[in-house]
Amino acid sequence: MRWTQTFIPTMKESPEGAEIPSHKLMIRAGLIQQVMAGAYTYLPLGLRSLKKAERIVREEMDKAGAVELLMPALSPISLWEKTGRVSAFGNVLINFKVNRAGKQVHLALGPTHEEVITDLVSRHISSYRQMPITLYQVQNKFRNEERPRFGVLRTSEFLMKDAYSFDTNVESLGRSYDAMYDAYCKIFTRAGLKYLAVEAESGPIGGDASHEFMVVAENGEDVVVHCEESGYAANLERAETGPRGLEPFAGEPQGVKKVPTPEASSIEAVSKMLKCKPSDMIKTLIYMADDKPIAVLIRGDHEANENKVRRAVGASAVELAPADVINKVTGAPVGFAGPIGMQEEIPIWADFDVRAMGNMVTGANEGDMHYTGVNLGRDFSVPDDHFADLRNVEDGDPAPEGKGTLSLRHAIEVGHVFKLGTKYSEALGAKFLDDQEKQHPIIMGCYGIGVNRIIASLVETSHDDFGIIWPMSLAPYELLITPLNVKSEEVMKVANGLYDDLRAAGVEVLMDDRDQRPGFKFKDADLIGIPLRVVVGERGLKEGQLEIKWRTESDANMIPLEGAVAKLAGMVEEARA
RNA sequence: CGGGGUGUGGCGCAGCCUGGCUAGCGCGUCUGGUUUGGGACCAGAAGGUCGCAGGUUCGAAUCCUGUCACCCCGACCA
Repeated sequence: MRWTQTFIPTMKESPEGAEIPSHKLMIRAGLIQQVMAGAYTYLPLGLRSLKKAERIVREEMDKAGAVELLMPALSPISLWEKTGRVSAFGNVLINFKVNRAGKQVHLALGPTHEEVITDLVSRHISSYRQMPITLYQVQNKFRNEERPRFGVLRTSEFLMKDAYSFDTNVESLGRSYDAMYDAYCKIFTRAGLKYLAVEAESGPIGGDASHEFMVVAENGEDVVVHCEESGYAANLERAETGPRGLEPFAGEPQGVKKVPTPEASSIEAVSKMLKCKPSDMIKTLIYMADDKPIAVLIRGDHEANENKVRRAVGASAVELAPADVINKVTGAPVGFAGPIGMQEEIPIWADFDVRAMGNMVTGANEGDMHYTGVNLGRDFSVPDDHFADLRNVEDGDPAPEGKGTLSLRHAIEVGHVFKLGTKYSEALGAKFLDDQEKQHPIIMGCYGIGVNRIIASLVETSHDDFGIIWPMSLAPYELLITPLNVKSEEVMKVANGLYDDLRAAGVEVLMDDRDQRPGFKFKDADLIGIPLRVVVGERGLKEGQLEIKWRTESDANMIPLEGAVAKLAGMVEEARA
């Protein structure tokens, strides 16, 4: 493609709204243009990269045995009512009514496609002989995000590859899942992304049933927990700590004192008022565990993890208790709960760290009052088997498997694989007969990749002060020819020849044939980040030479014009990997 | 949904507090010329309902009210 014949609106400055590198660079390099919050046009250059990401995804899905189809974005709201996801999605589900032949039809724009595909499968698959099968599509999804942000990283319309597996038993699901997991690893590797496959919350199937594929990036919205030494990686919801090696409290125990703390209902306010450290305080959280109240004690500077609480308690659902329940159970308004002298006897659970605390500050179960000098065992007790890992991992915690320490990092979620089980097949009647003529719900898995995020996270993690640094696999063009002086007949003769011959050799070539000064073109070349740059200049031509430079390197090299096409095509070929 | 911020030619901004000449600057665009190895220079030109609506005033980009949009932090996120 010749630059003058396509549409690459590069910019020297980034627009006011853009803050993070990927957003700024994608706009400046002329990849995208915002239409509204959370909706972007892909300009020719951006579209080429997006298509390349799509192609990698398709190739690996096909290799893994998945079969492509295409479902519509539109679907009847009734399908979403059957699975209860109208309310589960709430405001996120974009839905509306249209008039058809005098009747109102209620439609939804698909935020994902479990309903539509399960409905499809329920109509055509009824025998164990038809499985396993994995179906996938690459299609636009719609989610009314409460707050779209970070350019193309979080949008209300986005391109997703979603795959769904259908199996007759859990072992077979495991194989389908592993095939997708492996395909994902290949996809992200080919895309040049440095990713982590992290354990995620597993849901109904339990066990090792969900992984998120995360690209570590400062501006990522998610937090992953990673241990370099052991390779352990999990998301914050899921991550566990190893044995914490806590020493029991060795200080001199003080007496319990009740002190007034007017209006101070937060850890921060109380610690300021009483001049104590948050790590000497106890957070007493009242949860509803399957509708029964329990108290959970967490060190003041830590954060409770509801999933861990749920697992420790053995409940199927856990949520923070509403204010009226807290009043009733503790006898105090929210913010003054403590383990000593609650109104009602309820089970008390505590995080491991509480064991090592002494002379603690806790709520006094009375408005505007706290206790100081509280000690475990003497003033309140927690049964041994009620101590557990109940909090979020903190940076520097010991890793599980007894080796190394955990660090927290921000990351961008680019993919998710998940063992669904029978939730949708049961709700939508997708059943099959086994070889014993017994009917069962089909066992499903779902596998998503945010295609736009492949591009955005690549740019986010692969750039320098001058612009984007594309890997060959995602670059909008593989090679850029920069004729320095388009008015020179000799230069253009060579440049045009190279252009034609390289294209004939199967290289994706962009030629900057604009009548601009060299410096101007070099800046744009760095900005759009084409991997290999070939400069055709009068100076080099005098020696029969061309200048070539990789975007990743700072120095250029001269190669003879003679045989340059074969050499360049070979270099590109090799870098495609 | 809570908190904060911003809307002024295509892009980046100044002017607003303290109302008053023809709304200004840089980049970009167009014309002519000189240039040509890291975002050139000179001369000239085009391009604006100052987000929108209402109000105050002799007079509003500027003050007031409402509204819309966008951005950031937080909450939410199958």
